[in-house]
Amino acid sequence: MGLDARKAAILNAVVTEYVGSAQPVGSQHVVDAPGVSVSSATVRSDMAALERDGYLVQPHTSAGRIPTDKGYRFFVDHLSGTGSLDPGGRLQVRQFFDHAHGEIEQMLERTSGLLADLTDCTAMVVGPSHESASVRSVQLVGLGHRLVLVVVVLADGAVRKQSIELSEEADEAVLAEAGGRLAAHALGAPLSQVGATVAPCGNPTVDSVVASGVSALVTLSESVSESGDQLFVGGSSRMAAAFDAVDTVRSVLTILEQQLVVVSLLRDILDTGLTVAIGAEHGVEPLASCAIVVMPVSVDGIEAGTIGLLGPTRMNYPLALAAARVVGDRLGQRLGEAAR
Amino acid sequence: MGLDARKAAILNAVVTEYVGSAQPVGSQHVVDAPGVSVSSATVRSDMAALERDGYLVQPHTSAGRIPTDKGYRFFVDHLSGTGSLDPGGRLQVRQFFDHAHGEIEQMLERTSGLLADLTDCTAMVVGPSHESASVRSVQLVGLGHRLVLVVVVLADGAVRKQSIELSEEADEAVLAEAGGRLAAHALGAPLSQVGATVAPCGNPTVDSVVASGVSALVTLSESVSESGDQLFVGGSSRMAAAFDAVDTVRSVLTILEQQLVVVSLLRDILDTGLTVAIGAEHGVEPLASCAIVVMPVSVDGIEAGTIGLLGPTRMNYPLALAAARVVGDRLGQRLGEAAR
DNA sequence: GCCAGCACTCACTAGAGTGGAGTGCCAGAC
DNA sequence: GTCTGGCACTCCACTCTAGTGAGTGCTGGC
Repeated sequence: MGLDARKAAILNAVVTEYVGSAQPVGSQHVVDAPGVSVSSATVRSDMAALERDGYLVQPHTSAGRIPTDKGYRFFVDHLSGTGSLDPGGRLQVRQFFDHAHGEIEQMLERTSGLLADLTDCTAMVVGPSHESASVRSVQLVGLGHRLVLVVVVLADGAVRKQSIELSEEADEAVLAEAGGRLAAHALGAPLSQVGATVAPCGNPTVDSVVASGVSALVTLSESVSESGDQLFVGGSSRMAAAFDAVDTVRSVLTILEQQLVVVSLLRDILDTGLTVAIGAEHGVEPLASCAIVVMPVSVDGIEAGTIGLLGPTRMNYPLALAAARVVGDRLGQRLGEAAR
Repeated sequence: MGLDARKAAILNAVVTEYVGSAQPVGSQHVVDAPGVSVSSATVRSDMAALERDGYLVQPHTSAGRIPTDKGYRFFVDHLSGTGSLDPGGRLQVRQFFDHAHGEIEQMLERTSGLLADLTDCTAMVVGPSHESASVRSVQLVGLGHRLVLVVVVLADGAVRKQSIELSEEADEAVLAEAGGRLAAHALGAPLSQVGATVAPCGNPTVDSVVASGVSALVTLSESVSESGDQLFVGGSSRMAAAFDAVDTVRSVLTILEQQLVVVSLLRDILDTGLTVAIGAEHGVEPLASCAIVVMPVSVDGIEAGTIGLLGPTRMNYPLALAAARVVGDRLGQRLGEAAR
């Protein structure tokens, strides 16, 4: 796996060139790259060696070379230090976070747009998981007739609601009483650990409302864990520019429409300890010609979300990594401020 | 503008054929269509007339004909009666609404997926506007430190939140007191009409919290009207299959990413009294090769949302119209049940 | 008003020819 | 041994040339 310095330089040059031009790269184009001070003939023989070792391929004899997934992998693993955004991008990020306001969901949504703008990739932003957040407040709000809304506030500021239909109309006093009992029952525990039964208090009207409320809490808990974390996808139109085969575009977009798939894909990549998943590495077949950059967002050291960038395997890795890092950091800080 | 019966039949046949094949339609293909019992030579002369009148165009001499926007317009305006879904589609709709559950946002989201499946178009579902819904409940929930969440429940079951940061920490009693005063101030009025000032009660701590709360309500009111109604877009990947020019796909997807644009586009079309906007009719230049089918969703006679279908101008209008009508009706019923 | 027949048009396809970017290999220089 | 210039070779991409066929418009006769 060694790859002497010159071969590495040649590989780097091929990747960089190909990312820019999308055309197979010939030996002549590489000759002037830094670290390659040899003739094109020598480059050719090195390129042949790189092809033997699986870093490059030729679309056909007598064409230039294209990096393989393995080639991109080497390139990414040996990126010199931490790249950084261009000044324009840095300015954009600064302005964004200076003017960011509103609730967390809105901010995450806009962040996905920012990332897409910066990198020309499709951006995915996964919000903090609410699964372990404890219940901070439970309230019953009558909506008229027999309809009641159970409103739950979690400690991290998330708000969930679930409507229930009572068997008979209940007045404000009953709702308040039942709401109080529900709150006493659920407060302080995560939604997933709220018990399914509450001891009756003797008043049958109140007890029936409480029972409905508890079952609503259970439903809510299920839907929280089932639908997974919130996902915000920005710039999916960029995928259309990334490929010229319309059906590739289509299958990639189809994947992006499946929230669950995307979230667990990002989760999986993170769990395998990767930052970049290239081509087949992530195991999702329709995304075989895509690469994904993931970056955890942490608030005060604990994980609070994930950033993902999706592009063709010939994406601008240094830019994508820099953008993900910078935006991830700033987002983490920002979320931290909000919760301090 | 008359168009005798045979010409109309020929135009219909051309549209239908072209929608299916995406190929220019020649006189021979039309000869067997119902209502056209003449030879191809006669059809040709009629087609030439239709071209003179602007209903058809030839991509080049000696090619078949393609409908113009005007041609589609005629076709749509003269659709024989109300088309209906195929049995498979009807089953799908029935099953969907039999098993639909969860909160309204989730249901609208899934409805957009259903519509996309049925029609192979991109579906847009706009939820009910909350602008006029009155405030049903206001609650302050402490999140620790000086952070407080203002949770507002509207009469139609929508829940909005806004976090505020107090100048100094407030205990439960203060929050409860302030929440009570806020509720008294805001209850019953639409969010947009909640006054920006509350008479002080004398307790400076409470008054300061109430002031913060009121400003949060104002912010919330602004964000409700600014960000507009909720939009759910389903099946945007279908646009990739509809065109073979990648940059058309890209520009259409870019439009779809702009919620505000889409919502007001649908609004505009409805306001001009149309059900179908073809090509340039909607005035959004990047969508010049698209058609949009809109259908208001009404609950008990009052408008509660909008359904939109976006496809290429050569979309299957009868199918799209039928699907929009059926799903819109069922959705309206369903929303009505939930609110009864 | 309709129709069969005919000449015409023109996109599309296949095949041949050509230029050029790129390769692999080899003999010689350092 | 390593590198290099030179050379023969390959094969895509492009152009040009028919040839094909789907489609048209027109005309004269029923």
